[in-house]
Amino acid sequence: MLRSIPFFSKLSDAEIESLSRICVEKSYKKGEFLFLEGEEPKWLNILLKGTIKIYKTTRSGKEIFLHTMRPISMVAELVNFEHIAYPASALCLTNSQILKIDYDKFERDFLLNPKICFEMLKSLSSKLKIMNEVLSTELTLKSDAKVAKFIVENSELFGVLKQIQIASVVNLAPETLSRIIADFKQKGLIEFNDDFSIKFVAIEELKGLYE
Amino acid sequence: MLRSIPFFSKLSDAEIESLSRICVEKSYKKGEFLFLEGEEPKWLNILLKGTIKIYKTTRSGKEIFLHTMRPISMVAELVNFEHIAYPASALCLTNSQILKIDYDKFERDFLLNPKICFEMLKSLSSKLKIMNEVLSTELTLKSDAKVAKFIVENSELFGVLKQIQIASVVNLAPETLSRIIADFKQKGLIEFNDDFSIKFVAIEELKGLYE
DNA sequence: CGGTCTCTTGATTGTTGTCAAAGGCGGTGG
DNA sequence: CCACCGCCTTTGACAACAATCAAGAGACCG
Repeated sequence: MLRSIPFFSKLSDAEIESLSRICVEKSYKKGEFLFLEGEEPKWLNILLKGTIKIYKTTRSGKEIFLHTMRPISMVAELVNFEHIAYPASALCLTNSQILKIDYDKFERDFLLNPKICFEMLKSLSSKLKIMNEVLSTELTLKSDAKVAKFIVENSELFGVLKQIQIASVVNLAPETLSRIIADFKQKGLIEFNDDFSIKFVAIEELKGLYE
Repeated sequence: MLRSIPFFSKLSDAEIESLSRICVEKSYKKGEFLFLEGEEPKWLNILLKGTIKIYKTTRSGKEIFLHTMRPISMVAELVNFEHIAYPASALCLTNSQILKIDYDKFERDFLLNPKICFEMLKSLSSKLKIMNEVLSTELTLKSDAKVAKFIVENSELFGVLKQIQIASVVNLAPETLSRIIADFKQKGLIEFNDDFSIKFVAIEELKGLYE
């Protein structure tokens, strides 16, 4: 069971046994929070099943979508490692299964293990890469560029997600998204089928808006 | 010499010797770039002396300040580890001394070394923490809140930095900063001495603007 | 056939950047 | 010592961008 988790696949039987003694598995229902912005972490969470949305909240109550997590991933291990409060909230978009590890004991017994340490390194590195991308798109792109980027990179999601959901992913008001899409349509940069799935995209022109 | 760098302090004589064969030291003058956004990395850079400013550039040419780096730190090791292009530019604010390590060889010979791996982990973790803070302030705070935060956390810099420099650090137009400071003064939240250093700050009120 | 949700469209507002002009301040050189 | 120059700051007017508010149209579901 634990052995099937990539982070731990290289551990010895004795280590797996030891690890199993400091962790529990827990189910979360769709709509439940794994943690809230500002909370102090106690467990190192590993997402085994389900989808989780990570987002921040502004003072005025607006959500800022950061990214979704899919199995199998450590969730916000930064806060454990740095002993800080969660900088964002984690909401289960589907029923989810979480492995919760007592972090203090994990740090003491496993973090210096080279295999574990390297896996943590990989995980943190990919998070930092994601943060960089979020930061780039949110700070350097205008709304139309953000939409262009989303279309180029996620065209298959049109017709699957509602516009209101896409708007939340690209952190725009639904009205703004609607206007930008109308504008792209009018300029012939994009065409839709009857079911709102995409029929044609002028990829290069759209890329030109953000690259 | 290499031994005095915290990342490598625990290495054996043989390892230090081996490391010394894959790295060179290089001086950079104030105003020179260590790397530019979009470049492909070849070296793992370690800042030994000097101060370096990391910033992004928007499509319209505006700079977005991310943070400054002080010795001794790895610089943008993420790009080496992830084999991606630099997501930001690095400008030397003073004359600087950089240790440049051939990353491919470093990865092969040293990255699996537990001590090195753990040091990388710590470094990446602190970067991720910084990114999170940048992301929070830039995405969730309004201009006045950003200025309030800066005043509370860096009051000693008033009178040292010019307003135009502070404006660049908090990513605001100098005019906007000037107006916000005038507003705070008018509301009695802050008072200055003749030399522009701070005489009084209503810390709690200012905190209330961003916490 | 309500009723609810989504999408669209127009009008308006809030926030911040940009442009322009004027004043201050310090340094330099005659 | 003073005139001048350049940079910084301040202030006002304005523009750009996107959120919000409001209203109506359309789609889907019970």
